[in-house]
Amino acid sequence: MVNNLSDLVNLTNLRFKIGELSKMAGVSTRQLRYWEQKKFISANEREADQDARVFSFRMYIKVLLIKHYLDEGYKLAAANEKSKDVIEDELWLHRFFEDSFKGIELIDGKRAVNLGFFDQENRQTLYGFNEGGKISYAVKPLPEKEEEQ
DNA sequence: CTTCTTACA
DNA sequence: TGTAAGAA
Repeated sequence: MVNNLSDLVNLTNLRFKIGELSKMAGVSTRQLRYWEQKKFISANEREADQDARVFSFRMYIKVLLIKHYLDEGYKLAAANEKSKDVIEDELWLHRFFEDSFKGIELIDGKRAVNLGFFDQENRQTLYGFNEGGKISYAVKPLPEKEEEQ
């Protein structure tokens, strides 16, 4: 259970050895090694001990995706391409939100989500806020900069 | 017990 | 891909 930020941070740093990953994803260790050989997945590092492969959480996701498409009937190579498409799209979505979300501000005592510039020309910013359970939008001019020019 | 590589079915 | 073998 994730209760605080440090837990979330640790989540992103989770590392799995091949046996764990195999059980988690329902894929044989033989498959994982083969997929790695095919460059479909990659061990992020090798544990000093027995030169054991160490996989990241991202790789776990990748394996799940390939497994998913494999179960759907795709051949391994095709399943890999499919998973790449999904990840690519997911990255785009992530970048989109990261670029769009400018934080939350308090406006007139209400929390407003800063959605970035609405009108670059007139220096207006778009906000989204709660209006009786519905999403309402409003624009607000950017504060004048005193030192400008 | 786990992982690794190599080799064979 | 599964499984076996020998090593670490």
